[in-house]
Amino acid sequence: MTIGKGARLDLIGDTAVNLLVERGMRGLTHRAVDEAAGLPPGSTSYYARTRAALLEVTLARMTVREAGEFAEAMASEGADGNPPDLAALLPTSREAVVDLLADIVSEAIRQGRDQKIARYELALEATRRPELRGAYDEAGRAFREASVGIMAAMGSQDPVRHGRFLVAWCEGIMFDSIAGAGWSVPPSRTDIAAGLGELLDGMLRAV
Amino acid sequence: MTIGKGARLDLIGDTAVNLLVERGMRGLTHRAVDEAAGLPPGSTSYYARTRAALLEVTLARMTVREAGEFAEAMASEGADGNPPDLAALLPTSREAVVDLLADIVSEAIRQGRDQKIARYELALEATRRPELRGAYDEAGRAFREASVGIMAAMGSQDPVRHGRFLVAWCEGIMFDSIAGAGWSVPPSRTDIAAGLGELLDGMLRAV
DNA sequence: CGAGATTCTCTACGCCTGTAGTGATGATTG
DNA sequence: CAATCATCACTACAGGCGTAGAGAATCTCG
Repeated sequence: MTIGKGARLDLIGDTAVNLLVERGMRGLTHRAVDEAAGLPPGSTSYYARTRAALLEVTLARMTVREAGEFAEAMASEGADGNPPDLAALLPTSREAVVDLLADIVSEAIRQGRDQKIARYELALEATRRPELRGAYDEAGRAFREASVGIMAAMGSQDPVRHGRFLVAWCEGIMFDSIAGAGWSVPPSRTDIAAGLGELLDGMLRAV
Repeated sequence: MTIGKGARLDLIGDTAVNLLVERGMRGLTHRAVDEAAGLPPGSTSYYARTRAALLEVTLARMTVREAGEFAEAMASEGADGNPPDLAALLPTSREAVVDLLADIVSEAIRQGRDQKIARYELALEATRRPELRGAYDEAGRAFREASVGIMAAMGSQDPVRHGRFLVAWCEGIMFDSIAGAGWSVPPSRTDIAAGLGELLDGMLRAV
């Protein structure tokens, strides 16, 4: 856990994520990471002795990167580097929620494509590797909890279900746009915002 | 294209799909298919000379299987085996639509898990293999077009966008339930139906 | 400065991979 | 029945894989 070792592991993790995107699970190998990262041959094999270890390093690194981006999206300006208090930043008005989520989804489709593909690849792998499941679930928890919190703050009658479905809707748009066959052209931010508005209206209308 | 060859290819395709689910992209190899299918060693290598060919066989087989299931879900009873006329069978009332889609999604999560995992795996691969993209896109087209048709029939102001978002919502629920971290317990059919109702209400409310 | 521990590099092993060629088998046709 | 041909089974090859261990380099501290 020295600082040097951490940096090396970060480099390996970053490189592994890129390989995952460019060449898929079959292209992510110890030797390929060495080569792509410009490390001496055998390095990755040393830092991640088994394949399972390599996947854990990859997932851990991806989680760190994503957490940073998420916090960034929430607060354009944070006093210290770390998320100050996410709960306090949650939007509660319909417009603010639509705005924030439309930003996140639209950005993910356009700039965050690689990040998402790596995540899908690891999600599928976690299907078969219980040791990855925990870390994977942890990774998206903040986002899911924020979603439930938002729905509760907006007066939802069933914030847990609504929060989950809100995340699922976003996830579906992103998956279809990135890996699926839904769109020849990805949906515009305007379309996404319109869809989000409709979904929220449906969820929040009087029972 | 003799009948014998077709059967052999179908067996290879089916086995390949299973391997994709159980062991992922790294576990799908010519030799593994031979072994799992009980074919003499080298057979898969003969029917699909390259890896790209093997993936195409796999995707083609999956598409055929899915098309059968989709037609089945639409018409509990079909005169002949082939889909008689999907367009004529589209539901148009809110209740009927909610019912049909809740069935499909709930069934996919509970019984169709493997089918979906294989599909996600190939979707990701198609990200890097243009030759798979076409076949993949084709595979889900009927479903997507049906969705747009349904929204149009229900009086949507923007049936294309609404149809796509409806599919995306379903896709998101399925992905999160199967490969994602959304639920410790998958959503019940009741929850799914409730969510679908809310989504449709939001989309169809007066502008 | 020098001994000991740590960190890293390099190499070797056995196994599995995609791919292609070669010969056996069985059907088809004259 | 014999010749032709497509179909298939089998084998070979060159390269890549995960993994582990032995030694070099570097750092730590008396």
